[in-house]
Amino acid sequence: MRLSDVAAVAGVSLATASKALNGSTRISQATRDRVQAAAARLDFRPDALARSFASGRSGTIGVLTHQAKNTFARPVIVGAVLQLGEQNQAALVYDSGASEPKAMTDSIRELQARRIDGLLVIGSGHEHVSPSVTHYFDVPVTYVFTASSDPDDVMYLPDNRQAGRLATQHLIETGCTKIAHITGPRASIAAERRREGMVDALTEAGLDPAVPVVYGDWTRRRGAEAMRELLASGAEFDAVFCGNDHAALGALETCAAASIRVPDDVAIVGVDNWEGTVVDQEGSRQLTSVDPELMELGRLAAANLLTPERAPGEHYTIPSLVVGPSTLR
Amino acid sequence: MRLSDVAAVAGVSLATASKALNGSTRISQATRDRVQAAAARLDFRPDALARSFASGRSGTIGVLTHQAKNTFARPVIVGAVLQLGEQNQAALVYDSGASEPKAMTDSIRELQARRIDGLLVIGSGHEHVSPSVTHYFDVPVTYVFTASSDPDDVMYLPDNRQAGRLATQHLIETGCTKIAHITGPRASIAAERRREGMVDALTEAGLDPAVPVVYGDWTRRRGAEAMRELLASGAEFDAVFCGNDHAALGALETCAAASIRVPDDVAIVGVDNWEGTVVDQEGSRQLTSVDPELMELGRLAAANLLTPERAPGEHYTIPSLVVGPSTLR
DNA sequence: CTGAAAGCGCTTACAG
DNA sequence: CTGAAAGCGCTTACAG
Repeated sequence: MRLSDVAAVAGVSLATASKALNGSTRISQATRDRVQAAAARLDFRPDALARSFASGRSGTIGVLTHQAKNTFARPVIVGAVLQLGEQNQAALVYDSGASEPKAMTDSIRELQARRIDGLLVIGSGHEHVSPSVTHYFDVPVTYVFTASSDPDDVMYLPDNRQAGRLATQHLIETGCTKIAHITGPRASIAAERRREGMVDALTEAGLDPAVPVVYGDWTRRRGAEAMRELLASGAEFDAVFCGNDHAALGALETCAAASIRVPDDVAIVGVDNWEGTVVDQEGSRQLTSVDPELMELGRLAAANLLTPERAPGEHYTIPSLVVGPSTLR
Repeated sequence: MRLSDVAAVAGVSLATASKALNGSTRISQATRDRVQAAAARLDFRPDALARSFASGRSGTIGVLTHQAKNTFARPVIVGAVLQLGEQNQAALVYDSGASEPKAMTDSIRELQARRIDGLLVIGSGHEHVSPSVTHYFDVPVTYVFTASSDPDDVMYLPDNRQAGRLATQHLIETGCTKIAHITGPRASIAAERRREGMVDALTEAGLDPAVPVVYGDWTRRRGAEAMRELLASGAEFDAVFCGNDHAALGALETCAAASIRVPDDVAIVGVDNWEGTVVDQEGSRQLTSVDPELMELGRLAAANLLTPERAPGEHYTIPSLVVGPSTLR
């Protein structure tokens, strides 16, 4: 079953059959209909290999990851790969942190030889900047979940600032006015953006930060400790915005140990929606959290990779709030 | 830069150049060396599209997933896709739970038209059996993280029985002799296998199950409740093997509330290594757990998909024990 | 062991 | 709008 068979049945030439099926405009509607009817009747499926060879389009997108094993990178990769599949694009994934790491230049050359139609560079967050590889390719390149060293590249990042704003707005809406903040390391860009978002929301509501920010290391253990520090400081607060869920879980622990009621005495919000990544755990949710929508990030970047109008610079996906008992008064 | 250029430089025909580079045995060593030297000097990369078209091998593996969003399916998918990349195979992923679900037959026909070199069917655990699609393809098909309806298919599954055995052996090694069991639903195959593994280990050690199994729903909330039931029952036990980490975390909560020391009074083990999936959380680990090594499962299945000798039937990956403070006496 | 030739099944200028 | 023809760059029987 080849295109020439379809052409014969439809009574047209091979060239005309090809154009009729590929949406060329320079073809009469009647001919197009006839060819399409013949193709449908014969159940014709074009040979993707021949089509690729003739057209120069591989139907394959390269994916370059650092540390694909990283928990946060994973949903981004899965989102991207699923979206590519929906567009009938295969994904050729090279990971620089894999068991047999290929030198970056090797990966690039392999991808070139494969004639990829586009490239996604997927990182593991805003902390590291990826060296731009765009100039090695004559096809679209997009940086996902990482910044590129070239500001003119197309990048997709989660909106950490908006995450901080969302979390804080939610606390304000539930009636909190004195909001403390426990977060990750001082040097973390994500932590800083989330803090900025918090300040945005406070300012918009005419509130002041209640207490100096308590920095940490994103761990539960440090979150618990930071909460003890907050309590010991004697500062007054009715809510804690935690920069991530693990710290928030630690804070929750400290509250339990100190007989502080959550959310009655202190409301707590985290970031990551860690519990939401678990199937069927809604029944045992502990935290209100902001979901960074990382799968959506990968999906969106993949969906826009081959679209004609691609705006350079940074693009952000919108986080969403997931309400749980830690703020549900 | 084409193969004909390499042939010209090496002073051989196009056909000979092709054979020399593709490891055909019917070629003299001298000629092979000359051609390879020429290829290296010219920095020749064969055009993958032309090669695919001529050879009929697409360099693409189909991946059929149900519910790729599922937390447990994700590492399997990532492991598979990374391994495929290491073998220079692209992955064309169709998810039946995606935003625009393709009918299974459509996906199959697309994959056929793409001339895939092999197919991975990835499920989300042992609970559901995937209908066998092997007969639609004349290339190797492997079922990963799911059973196939045809026992003669090649399947890769996590070894839940071994997981239960490992967890229990560890408890026995740390000196526990009266081991209770909290787990998921009675109907769950994974729960049943893990329980069997526990019984194996107890039997091998000459111990009896201390207490009737407490069934649940895998949630933290139900785990906490089950632990209260165990305590209220008056049964004597010095350890609890929990069928998953969430239930174990719930049990831990109940112990904290009841002032039961872990692991001094009661040791607790879970399954999933949930905390281990988080980067840099080792410092705040709470649980000893058995890691099902799901990424390795995907990786192994992908690595063996195109190997010549493929044994039909079920294959199991080996879980690993991760020791944490809940058993560390 | 080596080479001439056919062929993989489409797409795409180009001429009509 | 339609068709004849070239061509995409390899691989692979086949003949020598």
